[in-house]
Amino acid sequence: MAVGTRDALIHTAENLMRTRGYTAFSYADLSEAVGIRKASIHHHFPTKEDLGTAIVEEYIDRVRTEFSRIEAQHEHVIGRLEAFLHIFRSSADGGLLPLCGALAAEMSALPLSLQQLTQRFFDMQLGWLTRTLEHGIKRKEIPEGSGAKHKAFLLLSILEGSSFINWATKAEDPISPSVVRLIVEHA
Amino acid sequence: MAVGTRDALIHTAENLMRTRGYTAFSYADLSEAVGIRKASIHHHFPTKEDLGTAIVEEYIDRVRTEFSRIEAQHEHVIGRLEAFLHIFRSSADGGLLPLCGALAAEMSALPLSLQQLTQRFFDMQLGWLTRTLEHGIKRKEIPEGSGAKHKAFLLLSILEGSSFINWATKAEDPISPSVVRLIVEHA
DNA sequence: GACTATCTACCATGTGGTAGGTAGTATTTA
DNA sequence: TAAATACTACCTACCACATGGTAGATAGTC
Repeated sequence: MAVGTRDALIHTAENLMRTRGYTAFSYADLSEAVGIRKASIHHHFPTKEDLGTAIVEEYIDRVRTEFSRIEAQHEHVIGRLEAFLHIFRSSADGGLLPLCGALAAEMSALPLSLQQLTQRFFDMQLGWLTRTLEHGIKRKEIPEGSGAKHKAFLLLSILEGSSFINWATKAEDPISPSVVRLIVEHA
Repeated sequence: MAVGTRDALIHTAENLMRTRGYTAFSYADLSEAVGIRKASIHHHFPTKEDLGTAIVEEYIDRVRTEFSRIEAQHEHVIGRLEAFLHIFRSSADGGLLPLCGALAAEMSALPLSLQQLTQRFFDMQLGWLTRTLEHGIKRKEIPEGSGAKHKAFLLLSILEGSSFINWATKAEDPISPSVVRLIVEHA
């Protein structure tokens, strides 16, 4: 199946990236995991960089879609942020690191295009969080406090950081909605 | 210089690990950076795993020493935690990731001994934070709130997460003491 | 004479990537 | 409609190079 193989490659490679990292997974690993020969992977993704960028681009698209969905389904800031928390958490559920976090860790060993995508990904998430918080501040749903941008930074920090700690210590200590509320209302 | 070389190797390799990751730096890179032949590195650290564990062990020692110093110099919880914040921040100042975070990212591609050290490192930091907070709760310096363990988890999450975000977005948005106080007093 | 720190010269293996072939499926053309 | 053509997805068999690691020599130091 044509499209199926490509999807399987992206999906499997994404998992590898989010457990081992970009450098530490090879076409050989991927070949074995998907059940296709190494050379056939090159047919779909001529270089590893192509594969890497495809993974991140697809992921960014997915997140963008989620953002739209959240905005459509939730009117209030807190609801939107809790929905974001939810998708962030469930994405890490299968014992996976956040994709952008995993990439960030080996940033300066990545090809330029992937470095740029990683940065773009972070900027996009921070941007959405900031805009969402600003919206809430303007509507007086939440206090301004230290500002939308700073709150966004804190929220994403907690989510990324907790993922890493849980992953490394094999704990399951998800961030709760009350933490989100603490930051949003008191930071 | 005998001891100097070993130290230079550990120091340079630590920097490489905290920018590229363990897998993505090679003995060749290290050789070039230190100005010594590849084979000579093997004289000091027979295997890469030896080098990796030496780096982490030395780092853990350093942190342990810092913890003692903090306890000696600061009587109150808030002071101790702010001192911790300070060393964490200054360690990330030169555009470096937290060592344990960088390792965590490629955890399942690491040799077992390094996986265990990484986990031990996190446990140690969480342990110290938890004990410090418990101490403060017993002395009524801070409220119990969601508990010492949970506060410790949040604090370390914020520190780790913010390091990654700053590193990836090339921003300089350090966590302020007021954030520590927010968590400690209101979480 | 043993030990330490370094070197040159290797080696086996794994890496991303290429060349070229085969079978099946569309697409064009006589 | 039938034959020729092109395209897709996969394959086997390579290649150059980088990887971590070893053998063995040399020179200086305890």
